[in-house]
Amino acid sequence: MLAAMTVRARFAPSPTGELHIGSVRTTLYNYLFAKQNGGALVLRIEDTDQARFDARALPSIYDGLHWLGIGWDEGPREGGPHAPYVQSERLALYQRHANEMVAMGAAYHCFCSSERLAQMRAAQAARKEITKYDRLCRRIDPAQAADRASREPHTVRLKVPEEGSVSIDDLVHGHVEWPLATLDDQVLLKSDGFPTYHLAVVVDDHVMGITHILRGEEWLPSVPKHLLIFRAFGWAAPPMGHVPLVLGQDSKKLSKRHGATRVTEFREQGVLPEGLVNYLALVGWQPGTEEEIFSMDELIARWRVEQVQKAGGKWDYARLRWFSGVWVRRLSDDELLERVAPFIPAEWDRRVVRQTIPHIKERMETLTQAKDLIAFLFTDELPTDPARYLPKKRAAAETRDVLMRVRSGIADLQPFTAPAIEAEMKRIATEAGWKDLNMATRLAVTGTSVGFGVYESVALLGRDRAVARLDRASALLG
RNA sequence: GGCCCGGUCGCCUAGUGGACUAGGGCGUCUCCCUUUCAAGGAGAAGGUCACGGGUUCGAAUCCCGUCCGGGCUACCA
Repeated sequence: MLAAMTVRARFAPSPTGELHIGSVRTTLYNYLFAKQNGGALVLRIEDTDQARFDARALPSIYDGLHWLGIGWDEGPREGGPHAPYVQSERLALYQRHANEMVAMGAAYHCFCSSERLAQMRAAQAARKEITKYDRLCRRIDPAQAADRASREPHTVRLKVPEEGSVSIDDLVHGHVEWPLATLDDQVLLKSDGFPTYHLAVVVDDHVMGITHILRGEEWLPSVPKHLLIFRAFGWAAPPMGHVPLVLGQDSKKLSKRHGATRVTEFREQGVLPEGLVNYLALVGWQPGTEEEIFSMDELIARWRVEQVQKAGGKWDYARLRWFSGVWVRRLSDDELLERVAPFIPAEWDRRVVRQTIPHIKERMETLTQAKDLIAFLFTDELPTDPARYLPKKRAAAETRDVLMRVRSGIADLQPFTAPAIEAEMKRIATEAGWKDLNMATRLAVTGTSVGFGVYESVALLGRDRAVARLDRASALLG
C-alpha cells in the first residue's frame, strides 16, 4: 500500500453514448485501487467534443456504476473541491494553460484550415508518406502569430522537440520509450475554444491532484504528448498504468458489433451485478492463486496493479453467465426473490413465487430464466398438442392409464406435501412397473419437460389444479 | 506505412532458469447422484508454451531475429 500519500484515482469517460462494458472494467480497477488505498475516486466528464455529445451518457454512467456497486467521491452530481467536474465548464482553465504554453514556447498558434490539412494529408498519403502536420505555422514569427491570433481563427499546437525521447515506467507494461522525432504536433486547443483530450486530461489530472492514472491501453500511444505537456509546466507526471483492452471474439476492441456491450443490456438480461463485477475483474487481472470467486470487498483487498495482465482479454459470455449463476446460488432466498421480482409479471402472487425460490436457485444463471421455470404455476394455458404429453417412446394409451392412476393416487392424499406425493408416486410407479411416471406427470402438470422437482411442482400447484391438469392431459391422450 | 503494445489448451489464465510428465477455471464430452433439468461429485479430451536461432548441465521462463495479432496514427475520446 502507498501509505505516505493520499491516493486520488479518477475515471474520465466521454459522454458519447451509453456506458460501455470496457470502460466499466477500467473504472472498476480505478475503484478497487482507490478503495484499497483509502483514497478517493473522482468522476470527470470529458465532453470536449461537442459533436459527439450524447445526453444519455451521464445517467447511464450513474445508473450502471451504482447498479454494480461502484461509487465515487467527487463528480458532477456530487461536487467536490475541484468542481466543476465537467470539462465543458472549465474552458477558461484550458485556454489559459494553452496560452501559457504558447508564451513559454512549448506550443504555437496554427492558422491552417481544416481544408488545407485535409489536402495536405491526402497528398502525403498519395506519396505514401507518413501523414503528419507539416509544421507550416510553427515557422511563423511568434509576435506576428500572436497578433494574427487575436483576429483569425486558429488552433494551438504542441511544439514537439525535434530530437530526444520521453519515457514512462508504466505500472503494467514497465518501461516504455518514444523517440520524439516520430510525434506529431498535436492540436491542444481547437478553433472553437475547446481543448482536445490531451490538453484537458493533463491539466485536469494535475489541477485535481490525481496521483495515479489507470486507463485503457488505447491511450498508451498518446502518453508522450502528455509527458511533453507535463514537462512544459514543470509538473511531475503521476504514475500511470495502461490496462489491457477488452476484446471481442475476433480479437478486436470490444464494440457493439460483438453483441451486448452496454451495461444496461446485461442488467436487462438478468445478469447479477456481483457476477459481472467478479467476471470483469478477472478479464485482465489474476489473483495469483486458483481462487476466482470474489465479492467486491474481496476484490478491494486482493486486487493488485502488479497482477494486471499485459495482453488483452476476450469477452466470454458463457463465462460471464457462469459467474452470474455462482452468485445467484450465493443469494439468500429472500434476496433472490427481490432480484427476481422485476423479471416476472407483477400480478404473480409473491407468496407463491417465494416458495419456488429454493427450487429455481440451482437452475438459473440469469434472473430472466426464473419466469419460464415457474410460469406453470401462474397460467393454465398449457400446450394442446397431445404429442407434447408423451414421454419418449411411450404410447398414448399407457401414458393415459398411468396418469389416471396418479390422479386417483393424489386426489385424496393427506397431507398434500412433496414428501407425501413422492411416496405415493413411487408406490404407483413400482405398482405399474412404469419408469417414466415422473416425466409423464411433469408433462401433464407443467406442460414442459424441464423444471424443478415433480413432487414439489405438484405440491406447489395444489391438489385441485394438479388433478385438473391430469384430467386434461388424459383427455387429450384419449 | 510509422510509432507503441502484446503472443501458454477454443476462452480466462498459473508459471519469473530445475518440484512442469505445463496447473486451475469456463466451455465440450463421459460417468455418479437425481426416475426431469440443474446444482454437486468424479473423470476425459484439449497445449510442439507463435516460430527460428542462441546462452545454459537445464528455458514457457534469459538474449537475438522472424512471424502473427492488436492499439494509435483527427481541430474524436
